[in-house]
Amino acid sequence: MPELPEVETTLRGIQPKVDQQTITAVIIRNGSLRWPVDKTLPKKLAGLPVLQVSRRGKYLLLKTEAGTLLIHLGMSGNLRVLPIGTVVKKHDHVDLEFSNGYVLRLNDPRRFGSVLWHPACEGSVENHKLLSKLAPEPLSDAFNGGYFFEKTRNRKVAIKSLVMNSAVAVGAGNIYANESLFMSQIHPQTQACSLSRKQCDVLVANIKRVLEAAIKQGGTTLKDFMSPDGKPGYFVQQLNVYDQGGKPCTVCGTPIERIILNQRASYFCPKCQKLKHPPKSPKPTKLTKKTNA
DNA sequence: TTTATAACCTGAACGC
DNA sequence: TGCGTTCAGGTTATAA
Repeated sequence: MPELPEVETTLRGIQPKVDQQTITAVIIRNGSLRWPVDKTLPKKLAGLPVLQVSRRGKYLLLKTEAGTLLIHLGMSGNLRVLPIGTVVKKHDHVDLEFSNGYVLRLNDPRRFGSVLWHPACEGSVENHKLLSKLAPEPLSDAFNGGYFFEKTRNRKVAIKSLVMNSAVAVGAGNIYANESLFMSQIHPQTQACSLSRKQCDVLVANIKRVLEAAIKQGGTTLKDFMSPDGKPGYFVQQLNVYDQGGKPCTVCGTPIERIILNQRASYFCPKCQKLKHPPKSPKPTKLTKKTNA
């Protein structure tokens, strides 16, 4: 579920209720997330005010004087701000209660999300091993065509894999990688190193454009994404190729094709996104199922 | 160093 | 209706 626009939507939703508020309690109902949740968190966090709520890539960061809490929503995670005492539902794994009477509640059915602690004594949270190798923020000036062109040199992997590689570009998951490649008229299987500087400029501009548009719409709700106030995202109404297999291309009318690339569903228009430089391996799996035709 | 793959886990959708 | 199978929006560790 949550790609960068969904995480940004979550950040904007929780910020007014959480920023500068004092944590009164931490409740861990099920600490078996992607990595075990630190059982001493309740002791570490109780009584501390949240100094800053921010985002780095798809990680939400809650800074306190003792350290920073890193929250990742994984594939099915959801953060809600609710009045303390709200009935607990299935898959509500972690609560942070605040002095203003609200609770920040993590619900994550698949438990691919994570809640991690970075103590202040270990320096800036940017040094955390999960953040230190992340690419520049996609909406910052540092993420530009020149940067991306350099990153694609000598890389024979399919460009879609690189767009989704957090060391090269952060924020674009499967949905937005498919959409930005369609907008750039680049086949997802194109060898990264075959891209020209101009194509890199166009692709980077489209990654930014698609992420900004999705943020404006409150993210994309395919199955279960909800912002902290319980509203769905509306970007799904603007998807050109993702999950549109078999439907006509919005530009030329050619049926959208679906292949499996690096274990992920990839959608493209075979006419608008012609494959000029295919990688030598592996061959993608072309599926006839899930074509929506 | 780069790339591919398995793994983590649950629930919805689908086929029989 | 019920059961079994497949697939899903992310990311890391490991192997080749």
